[in-house]
Amino acid sequence: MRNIRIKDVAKKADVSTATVSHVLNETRFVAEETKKKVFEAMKELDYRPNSVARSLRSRKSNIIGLLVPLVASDTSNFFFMSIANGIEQVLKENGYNLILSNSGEDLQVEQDQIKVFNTQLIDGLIIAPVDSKHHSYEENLRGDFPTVFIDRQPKDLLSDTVLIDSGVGTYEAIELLIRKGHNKIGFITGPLGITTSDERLEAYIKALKDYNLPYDESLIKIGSATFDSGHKLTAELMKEEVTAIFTANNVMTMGAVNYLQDHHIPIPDKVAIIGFDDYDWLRITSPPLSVVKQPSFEMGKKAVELLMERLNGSEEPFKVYRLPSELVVRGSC
Amino acid sequence: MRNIRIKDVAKKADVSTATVSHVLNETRFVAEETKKKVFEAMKELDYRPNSVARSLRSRKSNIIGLLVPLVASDTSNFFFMSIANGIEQVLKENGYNLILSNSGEDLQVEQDQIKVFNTQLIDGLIIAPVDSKHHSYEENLRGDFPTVFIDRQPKDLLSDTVLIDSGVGTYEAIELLIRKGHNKIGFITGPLGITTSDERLEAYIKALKDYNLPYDESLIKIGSATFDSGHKLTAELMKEEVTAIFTANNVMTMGAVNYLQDHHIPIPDKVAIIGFDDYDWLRITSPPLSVVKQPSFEMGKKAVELLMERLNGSEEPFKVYRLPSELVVRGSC
DNA sequence: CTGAAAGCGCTAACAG
DNA sequence: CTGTTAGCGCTTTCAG
Repeated sequence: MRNIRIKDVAKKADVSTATVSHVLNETRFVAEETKKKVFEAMKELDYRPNSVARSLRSRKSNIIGLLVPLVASDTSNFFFMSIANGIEQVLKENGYNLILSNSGEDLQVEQDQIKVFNTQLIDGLIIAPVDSKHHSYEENLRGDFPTVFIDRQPKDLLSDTVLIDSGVGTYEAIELLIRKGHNKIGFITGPLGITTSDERLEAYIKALKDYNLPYDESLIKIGSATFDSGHKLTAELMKEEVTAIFTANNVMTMGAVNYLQDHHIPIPDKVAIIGFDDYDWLRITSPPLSVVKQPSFEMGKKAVELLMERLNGSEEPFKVYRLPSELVVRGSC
Repeated sequence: MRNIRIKDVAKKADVSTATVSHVLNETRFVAEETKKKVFEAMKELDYRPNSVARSLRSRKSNIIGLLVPLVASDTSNFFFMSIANGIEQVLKENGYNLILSNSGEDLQVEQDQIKVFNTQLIDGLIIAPVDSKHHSYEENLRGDFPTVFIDRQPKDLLSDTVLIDSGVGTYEAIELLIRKGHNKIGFITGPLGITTSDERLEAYIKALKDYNLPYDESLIKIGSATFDSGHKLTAELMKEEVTAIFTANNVMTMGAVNYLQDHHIPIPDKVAIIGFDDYDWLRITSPPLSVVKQPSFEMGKKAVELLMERLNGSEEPFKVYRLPSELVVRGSC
């Protein structure tokens, strides 16, 4: 069954295809009378414009790509999914659709997917880059569409970037722990080298310094961003006799809490803990967990806004935006 | 700057556009020699095929739409996001892209989005329908592309459907509680009328019956699927002096647990509780929560498989697939 | 105020 | 084994 084309509508309404197109897109004046005829014909035939043909001709797909680095572990994804949610919502308001793709933290997959996108498929790209060191972005992002980097900053300023200043919240967290009298505060983090991790560690070090606490490398534990790693590193920290722990990502936070519970170490009486990322379920841990909260939804929103500006022809120099993180105090510290 | 077209490659390689196209798509035999010339030309020009033009001509976009009903509450979304993840992964393996859209549980938004999709934009649709009663799906899904319904079953069998048999896991859960000696078991659920809720309630009732326990309507609490509602209904159940509670969705589970913790009611000593949906973080509640687990990722996978079959021309009658849910026993019962 | 017609980049039928 | 060319459905220029 052949679809109804603009031609069919034109014939039925006894006008030209140009007129139908213009009625459809409100792109030049059409007499009320004529408009009415066209609308009627469209309705009668149940006409639906072919968006692919439209894209080909107008060189605009109204589709935005989103490339995120999800890995299998259930929990690390909530953050990006929340971003995706924010993005989708704002895009829809602007008449755009969202193509979602996952790099799985794999640089090769990521670059391949960028190539797929780079075939007139999308009008713009929002990407949480896998790697901040390599420069393959320059090669593959050939300026065919505007791009916004989120959450992680590539080494060179290649495009607009929206980051969360997780230093702010981290500093607040460490500061609070210090004020509560803790002077041996453990720090658990995933691999360094990505901006988010580095930033959190720096804030930790700065807070210690500002409050004249000694910097002790044995209190800084670096592992993979997994539940098990968080668990294990907590064990190591306990040997160092810390009285407080800060975990720099949500997955490791869970591993840490799990360790403390397994070993019946009372929170916060024996060890205080502050984690990363805020989710509803943190209200039902016991005690409810204090965390540094990242405005994920807002980040998605901001990214879309920047993209829309570029799509509207903005030629401003690239900029980096930082949304503040925030300490949410509950019962674990 | 104009893009490189197939024509440019053809000229450079000194062949026809047809040959280039056939090399690209491996759609007819081309001499090794010629192939090589073409590949070289493509590489030299950094040619990237225009997927929009390709779609227009071949009437195939290689894009699949996914329409889910996310609402603002953080937690209810994990389930669908996990499905989305499964879908994206399998689609990519098949050379497809995923357009993600959100109905927000709003029937109007959902139908509008279907119309947007219904413009040659997608080759297939996977949808978790908002409403199982209305029949607007028939009107808007005009058979232009294959569709797979997931998680919720529309009243009429309109297309292939993948459901999770949450009855299985629910029955197991109630059975376990009964065997542990509970005879006043509360049941908290969101609004009835959607297949998932109904199924869980039925399983609850059946288990009671099978074990000759009285059916007591005052132990069945129906509310909105929110944290607060779960909290409130738990309060009501406590007045009925239940010794065990089953919560039929993840959000209400959290509300329920929160109530019990707030009122220092020991779990499972005073009240046992079994919830719905399994996530990593349930390991760090105290006690770790027992739940009925839904195979969300697998559901996404299955949905894609069905879609691929249809896209490959399968004309089988529509079928409903049910993936089993499963009780995961931890410390809360 | 409206129409005719070119052409976006590609695929595939037809013709050698 | 390869080339020519029509045409997918739409937008938009040019011409009234």
